[in-house]
Amino acid sequence: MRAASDDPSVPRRSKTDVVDAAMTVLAENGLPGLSMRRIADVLDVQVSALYWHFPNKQALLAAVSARIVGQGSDAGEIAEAATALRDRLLAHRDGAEVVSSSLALGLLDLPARARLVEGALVAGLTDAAAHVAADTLVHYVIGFTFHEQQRMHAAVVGAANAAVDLSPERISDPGDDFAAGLALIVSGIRAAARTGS
Amino acid sequence: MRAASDDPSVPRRSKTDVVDAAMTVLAENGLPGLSMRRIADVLDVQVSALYWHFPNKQALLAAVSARIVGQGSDAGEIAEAATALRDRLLAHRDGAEVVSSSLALGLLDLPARARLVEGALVAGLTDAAAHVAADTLVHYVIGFTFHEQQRMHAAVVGAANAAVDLSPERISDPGDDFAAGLALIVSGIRAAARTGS
DNA sequence: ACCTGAACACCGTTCAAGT
DNA sequence: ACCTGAACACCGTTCAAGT
Repeated sequence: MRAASDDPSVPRRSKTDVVDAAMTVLAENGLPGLSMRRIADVLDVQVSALYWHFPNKQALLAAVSARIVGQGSDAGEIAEAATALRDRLLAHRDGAEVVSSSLALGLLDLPARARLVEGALVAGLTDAAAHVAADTLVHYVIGFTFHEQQRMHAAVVGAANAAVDLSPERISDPGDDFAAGLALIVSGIRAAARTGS
Repeated sequence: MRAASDDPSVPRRSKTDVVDAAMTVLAENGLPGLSMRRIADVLDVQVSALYWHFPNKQALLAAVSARIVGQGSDAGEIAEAATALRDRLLAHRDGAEVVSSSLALGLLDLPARARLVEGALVAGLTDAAAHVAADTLVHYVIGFTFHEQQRMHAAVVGAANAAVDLSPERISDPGDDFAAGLALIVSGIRAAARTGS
């Protein structure tokens, strides 16, 4: 008679468990601290064990990225979809940077992109133009949020300089700035729809 | 009587020399291969010598980034300034990624940004809107080019998969796609100018 | 002023071997 | 199927010491 934890026929750790552990390490240490060894430590396992579940770190990061961006929700307006993506990135430490690299390496499917394409089509763009519009929005959302999250971290580390940077005259809500840039692109999309290209 | 190279009163290596060496390593090995040790090797120097010239790697990367983006050239149209920035990033291996991180860390002044703000003001935007427009364009240019450069590298490594990805029906010139996205944002800026906000 | 030499505390990845 | 233990070839950074 042996406990389930001793039974060799039962899986010990799944891919999901590994990603769970990675999310924990990411939340606590950020992307620079997200090492294979730290993930292994959380799982109480040797580093090499991780390589049974994932071929390399990039593949694991792609799974983490997929967790961050979630599944696609229902269709909606363009601005809504872009804002929803931004919120998911903001919800995880260094979320934008993690997603950015997985996306650039072609290792991540971004559900939000499909929603953006759909929204652009509804707005009246051609197929080709809708894809261009979606990519433009994706680059903007990720670029803006990446920049914002890096500055948040820098503000924590260099708290001394923060007082200088945050001179009251220059203060501006990043959320407002994000919305303003987004509005700029959306109005460009509407203009393109009118032109009929 | 001793040679100049033996004279301790003459500087041996300057910050410029270190950045030169870093540019060489970047060109040959890309950002992942841009290590302090490799830079030191090019200079025929110990790694620790680099820390007399720069306090850390990030500061060195900021100097490399400044070299990549160059000094600001004369004013011009918005689309020209954005395209000029993109060309500078494309001219160096992993240029967009290097610049992106320096910029996010607040370690780099982007001369192109001033030109973009100027162009937006000329187009008729308010001061605040011009800054938003410039940042939106910067995020787009860097995001697009980063994505493009990563895929170029991936295409070299995974040359086998490249044949699959490049199915003739889906082929599209990245330069054309860049211009199309840029036009979208520029037309959004023109629309904002008309609205008078 | 500019650099050496050595060390410290890490990395990602591989691989034979165990159960 | 899932993991251990040990090794390999690297990292960035620090610091006393040299010239």
